[in-house]
Amino acid sequence: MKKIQFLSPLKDTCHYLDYDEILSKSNVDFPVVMRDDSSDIGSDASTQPRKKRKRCNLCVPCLRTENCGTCTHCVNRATSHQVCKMRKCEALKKKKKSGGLKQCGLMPLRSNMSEVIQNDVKVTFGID
DNA sequence: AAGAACGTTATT
DNA sequence: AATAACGTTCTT
Ligand SMILES: [Zn+2]
Ligand SMILES: [Zn+2]
Repeated sequence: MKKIQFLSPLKDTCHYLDYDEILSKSNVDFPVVMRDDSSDIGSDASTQPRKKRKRCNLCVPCLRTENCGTCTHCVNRATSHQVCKMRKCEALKKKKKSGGLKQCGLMPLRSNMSEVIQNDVKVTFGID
């Protein structure tokens, strides 16, 4: 059974998660991979159905479980149609990559999550 | 440019 | 059908 270890930014404790479990909880793959899909068949933006990105489920805001209740999005939920500002996924805050290279891998979402230990080999990924 | 409103897609 | 919330447009 393949496992990976990471430090939760919300708790100071170390968690072991099954590789498949973290994949199922996340909307990204592992490890970080960039590829250019602009020449894939059916990748023409005009004919493609509008794709809605999903939150990553791994960043600090995604890990929160409670609405703050005081931000403008919470207060004006009916008109805002937006998730609580404290719960907004870090990945979705960045504007969607439009064409060319796009990330299809698990990103290190916080500095203390950027070190991943797999098979006793510590791997540190580049970006925060 | 930033925030609000809106239209719409995705989930249950 | 009801709810959640992304992406676009409008407003400031
Ligand atoms: Zn809030
Ligand atoms: Zn996230």
